[in-house]
Amino acid sequence: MMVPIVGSSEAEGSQDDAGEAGVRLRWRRGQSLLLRDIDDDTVFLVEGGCLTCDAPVAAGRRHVLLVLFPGDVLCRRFVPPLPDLQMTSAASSVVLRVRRRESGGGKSGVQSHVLDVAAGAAQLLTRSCFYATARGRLSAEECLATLLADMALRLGRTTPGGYAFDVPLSRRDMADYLALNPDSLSRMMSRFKQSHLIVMPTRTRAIARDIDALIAATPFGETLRDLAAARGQVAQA
Amino acid sequence: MMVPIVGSSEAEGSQDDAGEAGVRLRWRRGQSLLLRDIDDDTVFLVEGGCLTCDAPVAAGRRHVLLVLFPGDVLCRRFVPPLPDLQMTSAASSVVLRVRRRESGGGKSGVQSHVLDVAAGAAQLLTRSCFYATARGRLSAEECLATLLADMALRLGRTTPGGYAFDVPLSRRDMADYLALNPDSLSRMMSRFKQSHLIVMPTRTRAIARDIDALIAATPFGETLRDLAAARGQVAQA
DNA sequence: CGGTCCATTGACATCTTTCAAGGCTTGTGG
DNA sequence: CCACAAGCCTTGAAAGATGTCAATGGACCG
Repeated sequence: MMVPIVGSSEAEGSQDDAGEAGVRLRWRRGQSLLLRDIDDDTVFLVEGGCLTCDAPVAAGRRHVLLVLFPGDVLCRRFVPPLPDLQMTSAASSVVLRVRRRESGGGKSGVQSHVLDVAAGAAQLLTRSCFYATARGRLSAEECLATLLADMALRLGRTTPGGYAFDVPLSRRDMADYLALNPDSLSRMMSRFKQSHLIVMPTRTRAIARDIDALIAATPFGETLRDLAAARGQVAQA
Repeated sequence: MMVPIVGSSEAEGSQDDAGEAGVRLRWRRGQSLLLRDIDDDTVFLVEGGCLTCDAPVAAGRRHVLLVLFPGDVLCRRFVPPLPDLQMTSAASSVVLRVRRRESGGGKSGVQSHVLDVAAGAAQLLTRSCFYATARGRLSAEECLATLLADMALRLGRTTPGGYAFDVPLSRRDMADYLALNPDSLSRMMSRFKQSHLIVMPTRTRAIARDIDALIAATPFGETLRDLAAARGQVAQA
């Protein structure tokens, strides 16, 4: 499904006033917003779904700088001034747009938002460094295992059939995030499926019969567990 | 020169009390500090030199997650909990160690430090994303040109012979940062020297006869200029 | 002045990308 | 409800880029 993009490809999803807190935006997959003209004081808080922060690089190539999950915060200042940098909805998403200076109004309101933004930047920085290390020093297959294990720990839960989780990113999104090309990534996914590491009943749904095996498929499995624990999540096999 | 590492390879450079502001550490090239046991409230402010935040990955491999320049700020929370993650002095460096809660004491002191740390995180995040994009979607040669142009804009100045700048990172540091291997990187450096893009009178010193040509060697040249301008630096050819 | 790192270079192996074709999903309209 | 169209995904073979291994040379410190 291709969402028609109007004008400067600005996202035009439905929105409603969330009162003092800002404006709540509802985007469908594929809708995007150019960050070029976003104010430095505008803060986006992801409430649901999954988004990417991405930019076109050279001819026909794209790079996903960040993948945003619920709870993540994004400001214009967090990302480099690359041309045509945008925020794109990878799946149906809900985003709260807040203006930093306006938020709260009272003293405690401002203070808490300053802290939120700082913590959000630290969290994204941690993740950015983590994936940079994975991309740089792991094989493509280990790299993909890292991403799958990360999504499993974030979005999954135990079911009778195994540890089930959504895969909100398309093959192309994953490839652009891991700096691979979609063809290579597809081959690796096939290999994982052949080795029964994961099963994919649909294109956006995955089941790991043995979550520990999936986590063990990446050299950074323990680090992923630590990060999940820091978020207050625990993976029980 | 190999610096003797004691105990848990903790850096033991000279230090002096910088009063209320914290402790000033002076490190020589190669000295390092394990981040594992660093308190979450400890903040490092780089005053001079150049450091890396790096971690060993698998057998004999290392990755440089961040390169820190004067003005940069680092907290434990900024980086993922990889085993044996450390801060290493790439050149002689001066680092101010501050405890966040202690600093200032007065209300304004705390507030200003909160803001510093937030801005520092945003700045490092910007750089991390930028280099992730470069590594992912640029050729190895463009990637190296990006790093050299970045260092030139940060550390260089116009001289009679051209635009001269220090290269505080060793070949291996650069390779580990760009996710290349030192051999490949060395070959590319040789190619740059052959094409007269840069001249290196010593191992740690470079001169670009034409800084614009160096900046034009990377597709992200304009973005580097924008970032330099945001730091208040201007490159005059 | 010798030991240690660090840097350079060549030949070869390997992994990933590229290009192209075909099948599968999903949404749309008759 | 079915047929169609547009993306998205999958797969193969060949090409290209970077990595690996090994040997040599050079710089710096004690």
